[in-house]
Amino acid sequence: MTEESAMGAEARKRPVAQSPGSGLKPAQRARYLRIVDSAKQLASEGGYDAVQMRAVADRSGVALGTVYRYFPSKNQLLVVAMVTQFEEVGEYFSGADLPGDTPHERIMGVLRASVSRLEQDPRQYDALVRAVMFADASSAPELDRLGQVLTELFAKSAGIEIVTEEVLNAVRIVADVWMSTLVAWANGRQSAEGVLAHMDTAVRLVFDRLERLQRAG
Amino acid sequence: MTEESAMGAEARKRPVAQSPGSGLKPAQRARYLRIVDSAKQLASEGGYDAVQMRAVADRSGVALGTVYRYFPSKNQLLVVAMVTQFEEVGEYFSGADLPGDTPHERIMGVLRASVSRLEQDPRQYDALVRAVMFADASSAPELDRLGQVLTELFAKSAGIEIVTEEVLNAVRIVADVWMSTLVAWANGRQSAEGVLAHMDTAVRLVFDRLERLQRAG
DNA sequence: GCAGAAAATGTAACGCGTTCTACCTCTGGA
DNA sequence: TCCAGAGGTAGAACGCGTTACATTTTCTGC
Repeated sequence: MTEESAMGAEARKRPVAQSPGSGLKPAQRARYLRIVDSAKQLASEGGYDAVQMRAVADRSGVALGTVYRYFPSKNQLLVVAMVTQFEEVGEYFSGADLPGDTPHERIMGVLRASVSRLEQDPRQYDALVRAVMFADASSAPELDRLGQVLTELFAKSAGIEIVTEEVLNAVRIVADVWMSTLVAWANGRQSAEGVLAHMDTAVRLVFDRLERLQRAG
Repeated sequence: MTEESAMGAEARKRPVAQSPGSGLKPAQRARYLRIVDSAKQLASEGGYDAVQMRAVADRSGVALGTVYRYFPSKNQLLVVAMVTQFEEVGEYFSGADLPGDTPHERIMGVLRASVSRLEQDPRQYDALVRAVMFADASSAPELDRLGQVLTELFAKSAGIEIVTEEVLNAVRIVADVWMSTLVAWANGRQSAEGVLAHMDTAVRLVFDRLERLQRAG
């Protein structure tokens, strides 16, 4: 909806979500980050169920009430964790020019990298993906932020400068397929290779059309 | 992976899931259906949180332990409920020839009908969608069944007789976008019109390509 | 019919997310 | 320097998903 500068190390816009843990004093920001980090660690170790709020509090060296001061629920905490993970991926790929001659190839490069991340820590991503998909309306800002991070990532990987409405729609479709496929991967109905094969089809579909449109227009 | 006949009114294959509550004696089948129905009712009334296992048991006139004999968890119960809802939609559209001259138009007809169903009972579908997306590996059979119902629905609506691998892939992409979009709708990030607009883009994308392929091949 | 198995019942108990309460400890402004 | 209030702490308590169990009811094969 509202346009984005599509990068900007410092976010300072009010209308929509920004990188989490921003307007906090140092000590608070440290606590905030420790809590998110503990959640990720516990997720890595034992998946969604192992992320127990008491355990998060313990590991963060913080009282249970404090966890709830920063995050209104376990699920929102995990959604924030997911956002930070994808932000990391986004930053990782933000500078470099990606190899590959077509948008399709470049996006698939990013996806291959992402899938290998998933495979290194299946429990964690199982927990995060399920939390994101389970999230209710109260997580809407974080979910919007996640969508924004994803679409930016794909749009940038594609190497498309002018992000028209057409491009945005296309990229959103790729992101949707990506999330659905992650769910299938998380609950074991789809292998890592299956994920990549499926995404390959989807990306080809979407960007074939874009190329045609751009050649025509 | 394993191919599907992609229709067949009666499912009788062992490898994957079949319509739920099949191999039960009448009294048991009745209980089973009453439980699923109670869950749907409670979901309609108060969403995911209102589907409380004790309440389901009460309303079904059954002991709590009995609910757990039939369904290993609240979430699986809701997944089954979701499957039955989409089976209903599938049956509704199974006989009739759909209006519309192109696959795109016919599928959009089905989607418009589905969205209006959602709008009539947002709480219920919020609960069901979230349950499906939250499901873990133990619900894999039911989720496969759901995927099968969805792809059959879309393939049939499209009016494509020979379901090639190509067609299957395409339809799966539509189904993926559909599920992701339902999630966005469920947590209030996307309006009903937004859902339809987005699906319109996706369906056009996928079936434009199929038409070209079929004209070419 | 009937013995034994399977299914259903009612109820208690446990675990974890979430809330609440009472108390302590910083921090920043007069 | 002091104090008021936000922020932090410890721990109890509550609700609901889930499990366990003793008992009763309903099937099934003989």
